[in-house]
Amino acid sequence: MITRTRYNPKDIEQKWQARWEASNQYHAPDDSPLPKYYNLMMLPYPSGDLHMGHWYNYTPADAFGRYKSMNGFNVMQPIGFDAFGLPAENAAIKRGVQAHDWTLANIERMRKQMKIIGTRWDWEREIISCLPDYYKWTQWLFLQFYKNGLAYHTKAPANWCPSCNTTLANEQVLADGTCERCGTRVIRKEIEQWLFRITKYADELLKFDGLEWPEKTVTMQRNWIGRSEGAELRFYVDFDGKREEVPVFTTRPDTIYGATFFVLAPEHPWIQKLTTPDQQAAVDAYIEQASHMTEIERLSTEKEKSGVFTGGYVTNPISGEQVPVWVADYVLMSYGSGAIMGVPAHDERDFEFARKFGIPIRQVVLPEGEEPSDPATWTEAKIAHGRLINSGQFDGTPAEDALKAVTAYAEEKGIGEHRVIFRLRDWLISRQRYWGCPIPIVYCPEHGTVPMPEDQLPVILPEHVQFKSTGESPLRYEPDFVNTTCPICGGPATREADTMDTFMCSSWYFLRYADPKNSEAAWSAEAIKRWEPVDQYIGGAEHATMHLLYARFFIKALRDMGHLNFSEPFTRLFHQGMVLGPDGQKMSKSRGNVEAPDGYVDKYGTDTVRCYMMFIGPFDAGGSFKAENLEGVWRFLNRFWSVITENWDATTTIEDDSSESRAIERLRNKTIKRVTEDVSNFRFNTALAALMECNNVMIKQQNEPVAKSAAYRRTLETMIQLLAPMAPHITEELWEVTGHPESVHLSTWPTYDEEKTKDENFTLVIQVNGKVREKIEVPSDISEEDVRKIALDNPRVASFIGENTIRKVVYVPGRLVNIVATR
RNA sequence: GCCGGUGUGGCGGAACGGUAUACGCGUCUGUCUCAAAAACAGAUCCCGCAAGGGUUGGGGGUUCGAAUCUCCCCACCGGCACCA
Repeated sequence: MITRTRYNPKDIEQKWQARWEASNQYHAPDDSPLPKYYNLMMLPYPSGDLHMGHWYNYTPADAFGRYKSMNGFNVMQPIGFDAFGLPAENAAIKRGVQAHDWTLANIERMRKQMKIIGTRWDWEREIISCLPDYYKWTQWLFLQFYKNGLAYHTKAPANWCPSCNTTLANEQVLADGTCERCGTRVIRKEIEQWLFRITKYADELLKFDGLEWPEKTVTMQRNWIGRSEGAELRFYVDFDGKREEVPVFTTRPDTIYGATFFVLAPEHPWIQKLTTPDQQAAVDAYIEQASHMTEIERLSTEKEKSGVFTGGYVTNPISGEQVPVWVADYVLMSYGSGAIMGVPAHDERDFEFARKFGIPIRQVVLPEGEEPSDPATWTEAKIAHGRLINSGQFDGTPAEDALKAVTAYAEEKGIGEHRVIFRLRDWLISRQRYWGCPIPIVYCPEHGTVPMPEDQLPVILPEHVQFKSTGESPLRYEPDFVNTTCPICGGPATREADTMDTFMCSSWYFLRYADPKNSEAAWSAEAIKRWEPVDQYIGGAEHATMHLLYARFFIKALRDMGHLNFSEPFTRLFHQGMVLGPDGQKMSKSRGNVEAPDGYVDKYGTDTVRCYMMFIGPFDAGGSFKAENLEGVWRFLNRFWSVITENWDATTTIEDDSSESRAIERLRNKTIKRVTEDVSNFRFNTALAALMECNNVMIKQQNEPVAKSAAYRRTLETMIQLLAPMAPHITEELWEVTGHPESVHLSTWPTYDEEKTKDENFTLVIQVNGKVREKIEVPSDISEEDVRKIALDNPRVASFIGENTIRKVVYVPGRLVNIVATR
C-alpha cells in the first residue's frame, strides 16, 4: 500500500517539469534508430502573453505527440517564435522601447508561460525568426528565388494601408476592403515592390494528392487559386490601315456571336486610343471617379453597374462585326487582359450592364429543350450551354462541341487560342516596415538592382532606430543602413529599405527545425532527409490561403532549384477550433469576455486545464470556455489519484479466473481500444470520457474482493499510461509511486487483445415493428434459433404482436432482433 | 449571390444504418457537519397515476429499422465575392 496523500498538482508539476528539463527527455536525437515522427504546431507570434487559444492549440497537439512517442516513434516536436511583425513596431512607437528589445523580452516571458503547459517541446531546436542566425537564411532564400527568376521588382498598383503605412498582400485585405491587421480602409497605390512568382506554380498548387488535409482547406485553396479554362480572343481596330489587337479572355468562346459590346477596365491603356473627342470628357470623368473609388465604395455599389461609352469601336474577329467600346469598373485590370467581350444574353453581369445602358441583347445559345425567344422579355441571362444559333457558320453546333469548335477556329485563323488563367496573383512580399527581414538588395546608380553576394549575408537589421510618430518605417532614415556600397563596383549605393512580409519567415521555419544550428547552410541534406516532410501539422484555419499556400509554394520552388527532394511540406494537417468566451462569443477585450489560463492553472494545475481543453468537445470544433466545467475534470483527476494511491498493491498477483476478474480485464482491454482509437483520431473528448468511465467502475469495485486481483492492479497501471498523453504530470507521479523507475512517457503504449474486449453477455433488444419492447441479458455466443425462441416466447413481445401475422424476423447478432408483424 | 460546415436534454457534448441523450456540468434529495464548503451516495429528456406515447431545426423519401443515407426548406457559423 501507498501512504495516502492528497493530489497536489503544484508540487507534482514543478517537480516533473524540472526533471524533464534536466534529463532533456524531449529532445529528438538525430541518431535514433526509431522511426521519426515530425509533430509540428504553428509557431506563435511573441505577443507577450499566452492565452487560451495557445493552450487550446498546443495541449491536444502535445497529447498527440506524446501518444506517438509512446508508440515507438522518435517524435520531433519543435517550437519557436515568428518574431518579426507589426505589433513590435507599434509597441515601439507607443511606448518608446525598441522593437528588438520588446520582442525578446516577450519571448522570454512567453517561454516561461509555455513551459507551464508541460508540453514535450524540443527546446534545443528553438528558432527565433528575428535573430540574424535565422534571418540570414531567409535572405539567402530570397536570393535563390531571385536568381531563379521567381522574385522580381516592379512598379505596380498595390494594396496600401494608410494607417500601417505599408503595402499588403491580397490575402491580407479583408473582403470588406479593410486591412486585416488594423481595419483601416485599404487604398490602391502605385509603388515599386518585390513580388514572388507564385503564379508559376498555380497548376501544381491545385494538386493535393497524398495529402490528408481538411476538405475545407483544400477547397479554399482551390477557390483562391481559381483556375479558369477558356480562350483568349483578339478583337482589333484598324488605325489608319494599321491593325492593332485587343485581347479578351472568355470562358465562353461559344458565345462570341452574342458580343454586342466591349468593355475595358478603367486602367486599360487602350482607352485613350479609342475615345472619340466628343466622349473624352465623359470618359476622363469616369476614370477619375473610378480611381478615387475605394474598395468599400465599389462594394457598396455592387449591384449597380456603371460605365461610359468611349465613342470607339472594335471588330469582332470571328463575326467581323463592329461593337461599341465602353469603360466600366466591373472589369478588373488585374484579371485576364483587363478587357472583356460583353455578351449580355449569356452572362449575368453583361446582361445587367446592357439593360442599364440600352445595349442590344442577342441570343446565340439555345439551351436544351427551349425555343428561341425575345431577349427583351427575359429577366436574366441564359447561362446554360446549348446549341448555337445566330452564329453564322457555327449555327447548329451542339452544346458539347461549341466551346472547342470556336476555339479551334480561332486558333486556325490566328486570332486566339485556348487558355487557362488563374485568380491567384503573384505574392507581394515588400513591406514598408522596419521590423522585418531586410531584403538583401542594393541599388547602384551604375549597376542597378544588385543582389547581395551570399557570403556577405546577413544584411543586419539595426536593433536600435528612431521611430517616426507617423508610423512610417524608420529604416529608410537610417543612414548607416541605407547608405552602402555596390557589391559589384564598390561605389556608393542605396540599400533596399523595405523588409519582407513575415510570411516569408514562416514559409520555411519547419525546414530549419531539422537543422537549427547549422551556420554553414540553411539546412543540410541529411537533416532534411531525416526529418522532412512534417508528418502532422496542427494550427488555425485562418492560415488556409496564406501561410499554408506560401509554404507549399516554397517547397515546390526549392525542389525545382535542387535544394529539396520532396514536394509537399505537410502530409497531415489539422485545424483546431476556436476557444470562445463563456458567452459563446469570440474572446476580445472590448467584449470583456477574455479568460486567461494563468488563474486556472494556479487553482487546479496544468493537468486539469489541459484535460479540460480536450474535454470541451471535438478538437476541430472549439467551444466556449466555461470555468465551472473545469470542476468536473478536477474531480476526475482527484478520483483518479485516489483510486490508484488507495488501491495500489504491487504484491497483488492473484490471477484468479472469477467473472469479476474477467470483467475488469475486459474493461481494461476495452478502454485501451477506445482511448487508442480516439487519441489517434484527435478525439480527445471521448478518450477522456472512456477513461472517466473506466475510473468510475474501478471506484465502484475498490472495496470488492476483485480489487485484490492482478487484473485490477494491471488496470490501474494501464489507466496511468492511457491518461499520460493528456495529463503528463499526474501520471508521471503515479507511475513513479507505483514503482516504475522510468518515465511513463518513455513506457510503451498498452495494447489490447480484441478477443478480450468482447462481452460474455449482451443485452438483447427485442423490437416489434422497430419499437423496443423488451431487453434480455443473453450470452454472447447465443445462436439465432435461441434468440428467435426467446423473442417469440416472451409474453410481453407476444402481447405486442397480438393477432398480427409475423412477416419477417431480422436478427442483428450481438444487438437486437426485430419482429415485423402486420395484419 | 457562390462554395463549405453545423443544427441532439437546462448547458458542453456521446452514439459502425440497430437500445438516442455515453461522459461531464448544472439542478434536486440524502450522508457527513453546530453550520457551510468540499467530499461521498442516489435521482435527473418530455407527457402520463399507470399501461403507454412522444422526442435529434422543419417537411418528404429509401429501409424491417434513420440523429446517421437521400431530396427540399429554415437557421446559424466560416470562406469567397463584379474573376469574364
